Amino acid sequence: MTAMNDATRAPEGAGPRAAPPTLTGLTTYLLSRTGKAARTAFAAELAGQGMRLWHMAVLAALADFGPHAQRELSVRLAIDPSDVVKVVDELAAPGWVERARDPADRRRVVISLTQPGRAALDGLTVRAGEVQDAVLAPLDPAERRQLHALLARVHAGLPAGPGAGRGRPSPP
Amino acid sequence: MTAMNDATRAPEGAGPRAAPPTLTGLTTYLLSRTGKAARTAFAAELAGQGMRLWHMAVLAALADFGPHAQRELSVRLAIDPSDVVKVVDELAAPGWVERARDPADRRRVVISLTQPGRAALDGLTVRAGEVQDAVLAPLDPAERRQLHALLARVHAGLPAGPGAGRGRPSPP
DNA sequence: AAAAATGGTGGGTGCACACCCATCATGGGG
DNA sequence: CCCCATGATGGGTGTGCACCCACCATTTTT
Repeated sequence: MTAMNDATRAPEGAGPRAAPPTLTGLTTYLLSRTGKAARTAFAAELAGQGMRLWHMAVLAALADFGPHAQRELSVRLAIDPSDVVKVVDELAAPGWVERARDPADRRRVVISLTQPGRAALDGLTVRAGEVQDAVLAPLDPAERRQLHALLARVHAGLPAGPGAGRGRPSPP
Repeated sequence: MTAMNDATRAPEGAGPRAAPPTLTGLTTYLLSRTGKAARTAFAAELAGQGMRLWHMAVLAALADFGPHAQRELSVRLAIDPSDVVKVVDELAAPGWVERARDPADRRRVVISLTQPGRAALDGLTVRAGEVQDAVLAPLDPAERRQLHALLARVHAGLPAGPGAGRGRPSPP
């Protein structure tokens, strides 16, 4: 990887727009780039409706698994409990989810999806499909399925949610 | 996608840790998640050495295509010119790149990779490989090649670099 | 020679994300 | 009945990223 520069050098007056092979040779780089593109494109879609990615995640969790206490949402989505509150706040404002104190344990607040919320989620899913179509444009349906299957395996192998993430640079 | 919740509902007392199928059914979601995982894992690696992702990108561009004027780096990597300055600043500090005014056009500052810089890049590439191994652990070599090929096609089809990204809400 | 264009630099902004802590209500055990 | 654990909430913090603008040096154009 250290001996390709002299030959590969681009004509300097032209349009040097290609990404460095050292990077594009890394699957993680491609993953990161395409992932970011997908994420960003869809986030823009959501932003048009005043939402962010977590909003859809919460709606999806409620739709797929039924009502959750906020704590459960926090665990399932690997999101900070305190952030769940804010997201739920914003979902409750347009009436997409409902808060109800659990009568059995009045500390718990059970969140459930409303009809409008389900409709909103369906709309978002459609939008997501459109974005996906745009991103995966170079692939035919079979290849898309293949990609999906591979990614699903990789995704299943990931340690924790996003929590495993941030750099925590200096552990003194 | 609206009729799977009643049956799929998880036992509420158990450990509700699975991600919502509505999300995992979206390739873009998997892409975003796995991409973020890869990105984050590697960023943590880099952070351990006081670097961020752009630093490696610049090193890679220099290694693959030879010296660049900062403007050229900016175009190639689709990064803001003003940010190139800062990244190059930080790469020049440890002596990994060198600034030299172009004698033909004394406005231009030509950045070139030094020997230590190349060594540093090689080290980073190894680290990246390790991270990649961890992320792609569930896949065998053939599958990894397949994934790489698919992602390369998707990546090639992306509009611009990261610039196409952020919410640019109002383009008046 | 003055004016416009180009390249580089520094400073500062806004946003999304992840994270942490103090506070309050409730539930349950000593 | 008091104390502690749990759940929810609000407020605030730090970081990385992308972006923008104002300024200076130099080149190119007029």
